[in-house]
Amino acid sequence: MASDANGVSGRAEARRQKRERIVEAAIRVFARNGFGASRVSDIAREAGVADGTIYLYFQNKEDILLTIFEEKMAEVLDGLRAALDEVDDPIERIAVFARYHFEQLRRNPALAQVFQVELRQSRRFFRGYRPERLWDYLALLESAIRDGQAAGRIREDVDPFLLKWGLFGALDELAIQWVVSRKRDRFDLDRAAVQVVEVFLRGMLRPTLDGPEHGSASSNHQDPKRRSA
Amino acid sequence: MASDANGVSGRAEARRQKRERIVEAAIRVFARNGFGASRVSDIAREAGVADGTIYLYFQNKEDILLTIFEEKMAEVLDGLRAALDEVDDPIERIAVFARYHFEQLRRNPALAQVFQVELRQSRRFFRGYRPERLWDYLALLESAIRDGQAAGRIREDVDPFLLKWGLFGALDELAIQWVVSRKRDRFDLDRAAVQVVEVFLRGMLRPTLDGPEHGSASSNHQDPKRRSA
Amino acid sequence: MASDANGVSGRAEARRQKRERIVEAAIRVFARNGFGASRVSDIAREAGVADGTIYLYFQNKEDILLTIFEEKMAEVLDGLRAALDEVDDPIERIAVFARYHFEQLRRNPALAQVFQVELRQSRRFFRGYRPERLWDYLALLESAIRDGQAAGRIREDVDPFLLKWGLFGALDELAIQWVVSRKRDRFDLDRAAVQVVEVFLRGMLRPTLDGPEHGSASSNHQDPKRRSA
Amino acid sequence: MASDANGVSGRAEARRQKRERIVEAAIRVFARNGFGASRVSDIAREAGVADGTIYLYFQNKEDILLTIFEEKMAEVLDGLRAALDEVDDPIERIAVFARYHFEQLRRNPALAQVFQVELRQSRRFFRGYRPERLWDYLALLESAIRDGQAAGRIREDVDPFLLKWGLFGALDELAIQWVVSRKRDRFDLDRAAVQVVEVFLRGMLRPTLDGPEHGSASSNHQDPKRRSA
DNA sequence: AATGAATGAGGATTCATTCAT
DNA sequence: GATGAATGAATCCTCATTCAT
Repeated sequence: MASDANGVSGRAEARRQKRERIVEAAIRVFARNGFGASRVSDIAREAGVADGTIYLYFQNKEDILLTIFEEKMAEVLDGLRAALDEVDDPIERIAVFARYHFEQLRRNPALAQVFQVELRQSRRFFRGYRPERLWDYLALLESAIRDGQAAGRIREDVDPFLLKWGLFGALDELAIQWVVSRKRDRFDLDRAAVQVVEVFLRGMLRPTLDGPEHGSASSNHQDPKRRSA
Repeated sequence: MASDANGVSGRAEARRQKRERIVEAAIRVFARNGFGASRVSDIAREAGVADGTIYLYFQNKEDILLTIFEEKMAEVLDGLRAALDEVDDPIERIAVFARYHFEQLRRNPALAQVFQVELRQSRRFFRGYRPERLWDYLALLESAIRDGQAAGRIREDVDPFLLKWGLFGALDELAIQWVVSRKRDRFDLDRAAVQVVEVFLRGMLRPTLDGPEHGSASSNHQDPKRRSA
Repeated sequence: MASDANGVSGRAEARRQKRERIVEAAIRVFARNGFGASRVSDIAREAGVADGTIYLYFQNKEDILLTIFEEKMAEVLDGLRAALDEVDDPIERIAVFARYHFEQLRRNPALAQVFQVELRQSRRFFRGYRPERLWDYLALLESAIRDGQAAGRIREDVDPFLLKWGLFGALDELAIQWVVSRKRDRFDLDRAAVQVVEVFLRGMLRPTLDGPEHGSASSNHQDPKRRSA
Repeated sequence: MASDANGVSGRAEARRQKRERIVEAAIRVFARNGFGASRVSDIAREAGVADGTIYLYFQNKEDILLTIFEEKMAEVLDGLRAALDEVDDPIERIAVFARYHFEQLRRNPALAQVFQVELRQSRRFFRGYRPERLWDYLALLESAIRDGQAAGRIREDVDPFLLKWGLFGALDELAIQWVVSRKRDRFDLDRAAVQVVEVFLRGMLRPTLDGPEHGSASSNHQDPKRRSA
């Protein structure tokens, strides 16, 4: 058929695009109202399709949310892998992780909302849902810490498993505060990233022979008087 | 009557006790199912009262949740204040904060569930609800950081506001992991507290003249081989 | 006992008074909100008693309403009988009926509300309730019409049964309009009574030999320019 | 499709029909049980639809009742206007009004029930509901009376506003009695109409020169011995 | 495939009535 | 008798999901 001429925008492609429109609509709606308070008909309207159409692409409302978790997390995960691929130094990779995390947030705050609020809910209340992609994502952080230990840069008494969650929690909470606050105003996301990473790294790094100051971690000073919120 | 003699267990006291029973029941039910999926009749059954009785003590289902936030947070806040009162050293107070936070969690995991999952939801979806008690709670942490800076112990380039949220986030995320995991098994809450506080403190403390090692922060070594989860 | 000394205000008398207080409170509450929207606890509060006390005096909520119908109607009926006893002329008795009807209304508008609105409901929806007192009340009107016919004053082709309901309906509707309108303002209840009675009587009376004007019915002219509402 | 050919039974038409079915069902149910005692599910069953379907057509239960008031009264009002259009003589128009009123009643007793009982309730208890259609309906009666006065046929000392309500009340009360009584049995609605109109007209008409008998009003005698109830 | 009208299960809340004190 | 806390049956309404067109 004509639509198959270039082999790309056939039936399947049209289908994929409509599905994507629904997912994007759902992200906006869930971010606005929360999963529980969002109606399927809201998503349908936002996506410009009929209610019933949703069910041609998803099993049910919960499936939409899980799809968001899975597919969007996969994209984010791919992006993170790409970003880390270019960096060899394990310490720098930790910093890149943090910057990447906040960068995603800034680009798609609605998606960030959904992840932060609903994923947390879902971890407990969707029976058996295991956010494996999230674990993969965080495993990259844990690896970087381990690599740092193997390279003798990070203290041996640091537990990579615990610190992974600790750093993630710190980033996540700051993310929530950024999202919740009048977004762009008083909260400087870059400063937050720098601060937290600096403190974590200083806290994790092995003392070096040449003094208490630890290279990269302390390099980019900022004026602490310029309060952030 | 005898029960009125000491003026304690009168009618008002009985009322207070029943109200408390409902609150405690609600905490268990919300922790189990989440706020949205909890039925008022579940709470009533758990509390051993009739459905209608709930409404003699609370306006509606949401009011129960907000009451939990307010009253339980007030108790926790009082406890934190008492714990911090005994400590002068600002650095030690930060460590006490972390230990106290986890201690509450261990004592009342169901309450912790509700706070971590539902409060986070509520911050966004109960229009206008402002968890002021939580802010008071965290303000004590921010104060300790500022005091540490004033005493010349904590670096000046640290932003107390950002670090407050960062440390809280780290603790909170580890708390969730502890709660979510098969609770008592593989996750050592004490080690987690020690690790995170150590890293944060080391990262925040000013370098001392006598070398890169910072006294208290690094004092309680543990074997990192004993993995935590 | 001391309270029985005068034989009047003993236990029984106190009981009677409290019961009366409840009835009066119920009239006010029903008039305000309607029977359906009135809560038993509203009546209790209005009467200054506890909810449970109501049930020491009445079977249930419906019983209060029926009691109002029965007892208050009995009082009104007694009053009407007394008023009619003093009048021999059947035509005049019809006029007295109308004046008495409106007089009651003016004196106790709340009671009138309850009768007009709730009795009408109840005639249909309280299974088997037969407002016999109301029928007795109206029977006095029907008798007067019959007496007028027997005396040759009222036309033979008038059906007393139908005219009874017709006149009652006319009075009742005007009563509702009076009650519903901003009560004392624009609606002159006396004029309404005069108008309706005049028209009905003129319409029912036999033509007399001395001309088209019918004695009493046309005696109290009023300026029709002074509109009533 | 064939059904769309004439543009009548399209989707919109189907919608309109289902809506009408619900309205008609509600009239029957309200007439049977009263508004308060009627369950939405009763209406749904009577209409042969699911409970939820009701809410695709009406906001809530009260909205159904108000719709009945508005739409059915509009129909009745149109019918009255048509009936009066054919009559010039103001006196005759009053008689037509009465006959039309009873005719509607006879045709749709359930609707009459709802109007007589629930509208009366509603006039007081649905805050702010103003039965404007009813006022329009009655305004036609008032106009006829005024026209009769302007034509010198009706006495000047008659207040059209009061008589409008009076006549309406008389008709309405007789209507209720007819509806309440075992309907077709003992109560002759036609006789009632004739009687009341005759009396009212005789009472309102100006005396003519040629004697006390007033043409049309007294023309259709009936045997008063044939009691009506 | 798309539509959107229809379905009906589910649950928060009210309030008449009871009963222990 | 009086109280008022407790009960629990009853019902309106929402909304995820289905299915005829």
